[in-house]
Amino acid sequence: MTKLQSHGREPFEAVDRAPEAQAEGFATVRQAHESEMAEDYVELIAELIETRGEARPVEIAERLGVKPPTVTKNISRLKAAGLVRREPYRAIFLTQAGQDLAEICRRRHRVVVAFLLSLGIDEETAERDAEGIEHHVSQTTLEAFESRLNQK
Amino acid sequence: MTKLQSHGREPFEAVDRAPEAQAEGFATVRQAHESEMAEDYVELIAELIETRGEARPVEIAERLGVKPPTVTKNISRLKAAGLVRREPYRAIFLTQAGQDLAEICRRRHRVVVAFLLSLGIDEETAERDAEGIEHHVSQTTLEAFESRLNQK
DNA sequence: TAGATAAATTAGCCATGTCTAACTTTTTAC
DNA sequence: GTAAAAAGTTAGACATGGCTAATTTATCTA
Repeated sequence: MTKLQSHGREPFEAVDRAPEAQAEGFATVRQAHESEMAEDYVELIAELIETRGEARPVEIAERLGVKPPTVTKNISRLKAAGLVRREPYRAIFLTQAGQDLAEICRRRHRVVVAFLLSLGIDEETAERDAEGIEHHVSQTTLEAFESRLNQK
Repeated sequence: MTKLQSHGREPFEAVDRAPEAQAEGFATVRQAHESEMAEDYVELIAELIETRGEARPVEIAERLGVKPPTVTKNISRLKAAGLVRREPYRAIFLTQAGQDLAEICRRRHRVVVAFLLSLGIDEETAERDAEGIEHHVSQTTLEAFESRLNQK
């Protein structure tokens, strides 16, 4: 395994932060979690519209690995949030706000994946990790990823 | 495959994956979310024991940016999960399992922070982003981070 | 076009993790 | 040693995002 194990000395220093700064960090993570659902959905909806011509709940459910009723419920949340437009039993469309959000998410996703690939990580792992990581990457970090990619 | 932005060209390719692989990725993210609470708590408890001699709910609440009742509830969940040992109104201790988990999490956290710092990201951002990212970094990716750090 | 199949929705359940308000226990300070 | 303050808990509410079972709507096909 790695030298991250329990023997040996610590390779990296622990940073100690002010309690408020730490609390703010955790708050940021909690906020990120709240937007994850929306981001994953609009990203996927945009992808489906592009590759399939339309986005249907059954397909969304399959891609996200959830059951159709979960999709129905979440889509109505997205509708309430003004991100999608849709009539019952019909395909799902993105509003302008939804398209804008999807755009941002897809770009961010690709940058994260490309960055991980540039570290020599295999495609499957890069995709899986990116799925989780992308929601927690600040603009600053995203730019750092990009500039490393560009300078290569 | 897809060109995404209205202006300019796309710097990175979109990877298209099998629906099942994609679903598995999202499932992995959901699972990670389920362990996040536990990881954040044991990590923080270990830190407090080390720097303060003991871990008290009031301090945990302050660091996490949540209210004391939330801590009480979550601590009893951790107790049920066998990660902490504790009597009501007393300080909190980690079981061996809790210590082991804390160890893994703290090391992972430090590697992620160090990695972000190595990209030129400022400390505050590195810490904040790491808080979210660390829970979604696979062993493979963690090793890639480390090897980049070591080769520098 | 009618019946069968597939897709979508509704209703109702559950766990997680947050909160406030009220209460209990412990600690501190006089 | 007791009263006040601080810490911790309990009770009960709420939003999120999963689920199953049952129903309704749409689509396909014979």
